[in-house]
Amino acid sequence: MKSLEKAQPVRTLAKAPLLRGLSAEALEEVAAKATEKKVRAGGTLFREGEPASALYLMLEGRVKLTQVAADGHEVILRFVGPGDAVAALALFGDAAYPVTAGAVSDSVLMAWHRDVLQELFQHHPPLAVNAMRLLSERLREVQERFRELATERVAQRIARALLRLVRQVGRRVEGGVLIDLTLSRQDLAELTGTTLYTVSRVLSEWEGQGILESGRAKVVVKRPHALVAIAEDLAPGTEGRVEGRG
Amino acid sequence: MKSLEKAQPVRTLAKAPLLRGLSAEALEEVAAKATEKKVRAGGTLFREGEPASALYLMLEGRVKLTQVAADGHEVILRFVGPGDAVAALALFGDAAYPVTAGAVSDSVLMAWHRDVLQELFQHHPPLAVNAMRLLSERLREVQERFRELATERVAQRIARALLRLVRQVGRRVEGGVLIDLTLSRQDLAELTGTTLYTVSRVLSEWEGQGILESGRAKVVVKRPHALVAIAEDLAPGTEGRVEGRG
DNA sequence: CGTGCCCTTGAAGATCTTCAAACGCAGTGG
DNA sequence: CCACTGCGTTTGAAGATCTTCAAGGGCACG
Repeated sequence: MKSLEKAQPVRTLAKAPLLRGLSAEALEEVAAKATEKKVRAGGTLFREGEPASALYLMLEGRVKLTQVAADGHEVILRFVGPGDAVAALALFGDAAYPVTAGAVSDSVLMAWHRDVLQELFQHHPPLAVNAMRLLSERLREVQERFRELATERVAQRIARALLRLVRQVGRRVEGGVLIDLTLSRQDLAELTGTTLYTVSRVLSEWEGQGILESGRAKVVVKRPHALVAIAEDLAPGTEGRVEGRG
Repeated sequence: MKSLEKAQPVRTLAKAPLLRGLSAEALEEVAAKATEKKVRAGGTLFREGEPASALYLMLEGRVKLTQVAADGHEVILRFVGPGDAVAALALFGDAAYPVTAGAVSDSVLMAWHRDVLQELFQHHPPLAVNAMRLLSERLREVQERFRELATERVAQRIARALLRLVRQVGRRVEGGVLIDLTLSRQDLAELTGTTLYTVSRVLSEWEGQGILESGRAKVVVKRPHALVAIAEDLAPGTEGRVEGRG
């Protein structure tokens, strides 16, 4: 059924950013020390606040990293797919997971427990460097989104979120690029810090302008360039917006 | 004059989180390979977009990390003080600084250039672990603030920002805790994703309620507990707010 | 004593949320 | 085969929240 969810598995471990640059033997050792973990769609890998016991590397499927506010409001920090690492902070004994990781589709992951992990990091310095690079990339991305949330309005943020998803999980289909995961209005709202109602209105308008097509938890971007224009707050190609900010 | 700006210098390098756990000799080697850098208040350490050439460790002073949006809107990501490291991503050749680092007060820093840095990381594994821990702490904090920005309203966010600053640079004074840096309404607005006008109104109200005292670029928190109540969206101690959200 | 910077406050209005109601497709069961 | 039901979506209307603009006040420093 849900062919949307079929993300390509990682064929060669060596391609995962976390493991890049490791020698063949090192790769083998690292792989040997991992355990495999499977999570069904809807299941949870770990929850915010739990002690961080393992680092994961995704092989198949899709996982969503979220935080929940005291009042129940949920925020999506990131989607993670094959090749991506999750929970780099598992290295540090005292830490708790800062997010909840829930499987959006049936997922398969490699897992390294903390003790194993520390040993591996000792023996394979490139691993540490890779992990640091991943961490700093994440940091950069979150900082960027923080700035966006602080300075931009909803339509811009939604445009940016869609563009990111296109880059991350876009799949060419006739007439545009399909965002290749189940993505409800609510999901988009939680990605951009708004409500599902506002997302719905904005998408409706864009659909009217021929920028995209959207259905039940599905989005196909037909004119990415138009989204870029909106994200960058340029004069829109068609017309659409009323006026700049005074 | 500006006694506000006098943050205590780091006496012992070993206390800096970045260098913790290094042996005495290692410390000495690491210190020997650093160069000293001074920046006057108002000066710039590095700018967003420049190639990241060095990692810094602050000894004295205070530095502000900011991002600027295309339309000129500025966002403050973090204040950095003695003992804190800046620009951990300098390790990676290709990277550009994701933020601008401006000195808020006269500052003194140790600097390690990229090549030296990579060598040091090779020879002193604890350094890499420390750096990773720092990165993951930053990540956690930014994610937290992201969630706040996405789910909370302005007053809550300002309360949280003040509480963080109290923890970070609070100094007991008679009648409360002084936030020990030059902090204008504009600064607070850039920390919380709002405008200086809104900050002014909120602070005025809190001042009226006896929660804090504020003057020209200065804030003294008199009743931190009240701020906590506001940050957590509890019923305020005095009265103040109209009603919860729907 | 002036000048600059920061702060305050009012008023108007834009933007976004909230609530309510209804639509429509997908999968289910009769 | 059709109706039913659930869930995601749409849309209107009302209103809260926050921004924007404008004007003025006041403290610090030269």
